[in-house]
Amino acid sequence: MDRIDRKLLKLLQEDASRTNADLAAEVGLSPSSCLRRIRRLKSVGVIDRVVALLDPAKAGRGMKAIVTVELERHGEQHMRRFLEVAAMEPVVVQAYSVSGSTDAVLMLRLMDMDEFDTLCERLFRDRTNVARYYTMFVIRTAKETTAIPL
Amino acid sequence: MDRIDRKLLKLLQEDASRTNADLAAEVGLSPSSCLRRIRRLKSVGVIDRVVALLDPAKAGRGMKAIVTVELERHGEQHMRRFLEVAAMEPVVVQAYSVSGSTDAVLMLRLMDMDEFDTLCERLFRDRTNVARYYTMFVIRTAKETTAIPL
DNA sequence: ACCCAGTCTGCAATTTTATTGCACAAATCC
DNA sequence: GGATTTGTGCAATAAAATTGCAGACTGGGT
Repeated sequence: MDRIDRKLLKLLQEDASRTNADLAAEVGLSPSSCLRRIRRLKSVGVIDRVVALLDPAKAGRGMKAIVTVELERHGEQHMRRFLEVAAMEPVVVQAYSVSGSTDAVLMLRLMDMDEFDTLCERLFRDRTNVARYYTMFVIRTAKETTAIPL
Repeated sequence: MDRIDRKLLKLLQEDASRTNADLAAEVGLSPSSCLRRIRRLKSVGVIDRVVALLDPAKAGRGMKAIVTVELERHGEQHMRRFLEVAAMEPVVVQAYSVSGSTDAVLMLRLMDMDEFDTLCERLFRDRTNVARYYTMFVIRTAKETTAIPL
């Protein structure tokens, strides 16, 4: 993990569609060496995978919400069960158990309020072990990156 | 935007490193047609970009935190300024202004507590217009996807 | 300082993949 | 129902990734 590896990771986190020759030139390496480094980074798992990122609005999911959840009965078992159920929902794109007074945090990618309503119905209705939940709708996205700083 | 486009988007959101011929076979199209569809999806911006996703732990950023922020003085101008400053920080990977009693939410990718401490020092110290902030450290990640449901 | 083993590098040949032109089929619009 | 637009498959071409190999670099032991 030297300077060149970090530079490659930085470049690939921004744009993984560039050609190997292109990347090689930018980091000052031959295409073959560059390729071998990238392959190594993949094989050791530093690079987990490469994916296409969609424009949420153009994909019809412009609405985003952050929901904090407080459970009725606490404990590892109950927490696990809730997160399992939440993770099943396609509109739940992130699901965490967290420290502090709230137990879990969910990130939602929604089409409209209707979708939010039906989701709440499913996840937070009676007999669902949710004591209370608090929804914050995203007004403006100032930053949203998948890149991990190196 | 028909059934095939959606299937392609779904596949590319999971793994954008597959070959075109491979994708074409899976959606039942010839490689050339498949390629043209993907190119169209990129040109209209539905596909925003393709990126490499790193393993946070292996990249040395296993710690994640969610911070809700309440500003001292509210209003568009102050909110914009705060988000601008927050977005500059590399460890801030998501920054939103939100509805509800809190004004902003930040997602942090951290190496350790020290990094958290110095960030708070910079973002939340006196004269920074932050009335109070509440930090939730992520204990367990049940789901974390970049894929937008279609 | 020297040598050795292990690792990394660049070059060039090879294989794989993406890309394009073209003729034809399907859907769409009057 | 005919014309126009849009989408499709095939085959040729261009571009890119991948591999073998010989040499350069690196670090540890003496």
